[in-house]
Amino acid sequence: MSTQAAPDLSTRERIAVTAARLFSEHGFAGVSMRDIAEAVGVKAASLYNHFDDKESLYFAALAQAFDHPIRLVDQALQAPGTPRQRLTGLVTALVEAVAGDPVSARLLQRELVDGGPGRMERIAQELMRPPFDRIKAVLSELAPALDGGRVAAYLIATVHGYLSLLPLVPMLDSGLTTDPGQFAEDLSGELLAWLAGRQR
Amino acid sequence: MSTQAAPDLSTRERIAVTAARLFSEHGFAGVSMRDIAEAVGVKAASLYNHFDDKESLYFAALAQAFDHPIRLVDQALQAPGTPRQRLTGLVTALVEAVAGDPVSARLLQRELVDGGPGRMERIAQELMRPPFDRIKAVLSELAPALDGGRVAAYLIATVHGYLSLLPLVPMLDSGLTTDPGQFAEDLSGELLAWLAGRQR
DNA sequence: GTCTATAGCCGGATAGAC
DNA sequence: GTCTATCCGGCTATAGAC
Repeated sequence: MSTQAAPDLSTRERIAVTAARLFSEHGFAGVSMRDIAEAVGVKAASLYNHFDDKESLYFAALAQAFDHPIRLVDQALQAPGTPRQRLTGLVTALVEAVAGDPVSARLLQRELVDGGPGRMERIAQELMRPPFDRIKAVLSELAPALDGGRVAAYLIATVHGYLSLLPLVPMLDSGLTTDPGQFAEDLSGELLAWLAGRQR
Repeated sequence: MSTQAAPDLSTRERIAVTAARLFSEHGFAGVSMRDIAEAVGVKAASLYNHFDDKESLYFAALAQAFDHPIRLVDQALQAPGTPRQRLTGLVTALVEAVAGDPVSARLLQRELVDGGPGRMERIAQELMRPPFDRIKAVLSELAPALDGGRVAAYLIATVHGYLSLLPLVPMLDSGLTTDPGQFAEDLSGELLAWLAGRQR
């Protein structure tokens, strides 16, 4: 509970990073200002010198947490290669961005289920839309016969759904891998089969 | 907040139904015993005559909520028709079971993100596994060339992912429908394209 | 099996010294 | 900008009358 994310951050940043982790683990209602303060190593009252209230702190934590996975996907989108390589690279990056960053993944899961329309709108416009549009553009290029937005939506839905359901997978004898890297490979193959089936 | 689920249920059942709705809306930590009691129309202390503690009540609410969608899917699995019709019927039933029953859908979403391994195991074995195995069996029959478990897992992941992400869909210009019925049709078509791509 | 009353604890937020 | 001290309300759960 006392993991220092990095020693050279401002107190405000340390609070946001720590809060993101705690909120991802226990949800908004499950984390108290006292919990956050203790994990950061300050007193609860000091948090109010950096954030107006618990909700402001929560937003800052969200924005902080989503920054890294978005960068990861953007890098994959800019990588060169054959269309097949670029598609596989994108799928792999998406899977890794989610599977490799449980903090942001769980925050998104939680936000999807209990964020009000206002919070959802802000997250969509400020955080999700730019990377989504870039994914869309690249998929339109890689599969010109189909609608890039729909392909992107199916891809993201499948990745998100699989990783959300991951705790259930080993308990249900589905024959599906629990290894994200292997899943990325697997899904890339199925995606190509789908696109092939659509174009014949 | 005072919706009576049905007038002819035992007090215990009325508590479970009401609690399921509240937990689905606000999460375990976001619902107090007082909230549940008020919505049911009794005093908080009376809840303890029916359930040992808050967690026992929560489990009962889960089991109650999952009962209906599971029946719905089972009905679709038993329906006759051509393989294509049966596949479309299964996809439609799955989508409807989730989209048409927000209470159980949201409870599952919440449980996937903050249920510990113990709770997850119990849900998997007692509630999810029987219907999953039946879906698996039917898909093995409908697409004999592929592994039924894997097809089932991809199907469920996509349905679950799409419906989880539904709040984001209209905000992201994805070209994907927000109507669950149309999505079921759409997904059935894509599923057939996928299977076609895999078998050629 | 329901109620009133309450114990005992924890929640967010603030005041004011330093 | 951090601290100590505190307000005040909500939380789970129990005791005991009816």
